[in-house]
Amino acid sequence: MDGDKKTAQRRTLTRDKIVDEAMRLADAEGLDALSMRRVAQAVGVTPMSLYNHVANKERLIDAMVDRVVSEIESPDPEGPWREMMRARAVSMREVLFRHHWASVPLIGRITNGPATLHDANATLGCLVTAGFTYPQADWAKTAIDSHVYGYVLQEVNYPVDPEGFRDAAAEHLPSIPIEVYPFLHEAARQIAGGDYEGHTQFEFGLDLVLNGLADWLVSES
Amino acid sequence: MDGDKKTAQRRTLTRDKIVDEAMRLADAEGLDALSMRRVAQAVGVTPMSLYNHVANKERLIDAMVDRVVSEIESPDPEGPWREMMRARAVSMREVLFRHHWASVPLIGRITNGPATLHDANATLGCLVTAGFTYPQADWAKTAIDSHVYGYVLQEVNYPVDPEGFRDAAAEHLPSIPIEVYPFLHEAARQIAGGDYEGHTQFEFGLDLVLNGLADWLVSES
DNA sequence: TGGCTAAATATACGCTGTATGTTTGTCAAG
DNA sequence: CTTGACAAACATACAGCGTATATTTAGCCA
Repeated sequence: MDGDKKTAQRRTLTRDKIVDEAMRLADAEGLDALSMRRVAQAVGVTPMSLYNHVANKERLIDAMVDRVVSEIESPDPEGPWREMMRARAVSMREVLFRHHWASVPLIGRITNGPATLHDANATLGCLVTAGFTYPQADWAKTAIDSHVYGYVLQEVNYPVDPEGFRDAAAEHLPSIPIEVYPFLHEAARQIAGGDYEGHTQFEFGLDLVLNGLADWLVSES
Repeated sequence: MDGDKKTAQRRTLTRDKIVDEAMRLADAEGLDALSMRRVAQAVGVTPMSLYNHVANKERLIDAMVDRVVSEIESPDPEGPWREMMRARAVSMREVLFRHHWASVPLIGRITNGPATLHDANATLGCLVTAGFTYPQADWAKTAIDSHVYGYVLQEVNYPVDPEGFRDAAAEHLPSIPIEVYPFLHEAARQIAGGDYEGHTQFEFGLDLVLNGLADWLVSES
């Protein structure tokens, strides 16, 4: 029985399974809760066994990040650039929100995983095909990515669902003295009163960038 | 002598001094290298002494982040909104770049430090005074902040100085097979060849956002 | 069947944040 | 001038971390 179990577990540990379980753990409890020991336990193995399949924790996180990037809907280089960029950005936002731990390590290191390279290539390709020069395409991609990254990072830490948004504002309101922070106080008051919601802000900011890029493309050509 | 030294050190430890030294450490070696033990050593004290002035490590980082935010040039609520927003964004970018460790904890937690509240109040106030409604001001601030945060986070991890940018591209070029990633390969080739540089991209993307906001303001009024 | 190899394991080291309990310097009141 | 209270610095200890190193084990091929 013990022997059988051990036999059954033998050879069944793979890099993919480790990444799977690590992502499940990070999705559920965040990156801080991700330890090699807990990952090992989740896949039913001793901590050091992981190191037969992953160089170290950093490289494990790299693999997790590239897995996340692979979920992003990359553009078709031949497609219409604006729709493609928009779809990619919306997809990125959704994916990065689903894996709320991923944004920081994605931006915070230079990842050369295949999914990351594929996405960068497809994005630049689409822009170049549409008439942007390579430098312009690079600038455009940077501007779009900046918006997505920055927005998602803000989004991850503040509640975006309407009622959570309102409740948070109502909760913080007492700690914002009106004499010192009159504008901030009023903003929180209006939010707490349900006067507006925040969850379409992403596409608002995105279209600001895309509109600007569209104008730039025609003015430069 | 020993007694004198101890006497001299008595009562001289303050919260500000701890934050000072912690920031120096983080600036020099990054957040990962920041441990309570090293901070204690830097201020010349036993690790546990820090806890008389700081609740725990998280709150210490909160204090460090608020100190960073206090270096940002906040807008004057009465000033012209576009210039004010532009100056604030440029200042944020410079400050966050100088303290390269600060962006993640700044965005990654809900900070209620006085500097953070002051900045949010001044920014919203300036926009509201300029004619934006509160919801509009909130959207505008979110869009601007998204760009700054996202850009800085990308900037911190890639070399932005022209020669470093070129060198990095040249170094990565061999690991980007032209058959698989043709566009990315060509982009890296052009960068490595010095055909363009990246360090004015920030203001390019920022103006995209600001132009869009300006159009929006006149179209809605 | 008997080695060879790769994968799983056991042990151990130096590091982390911080709970807990003790000592010590300082200042106010008697 | 002394004494008692209080806060701040200290010492010790614990559980957890990543992972270097050495060892055992299981599966395959000759």
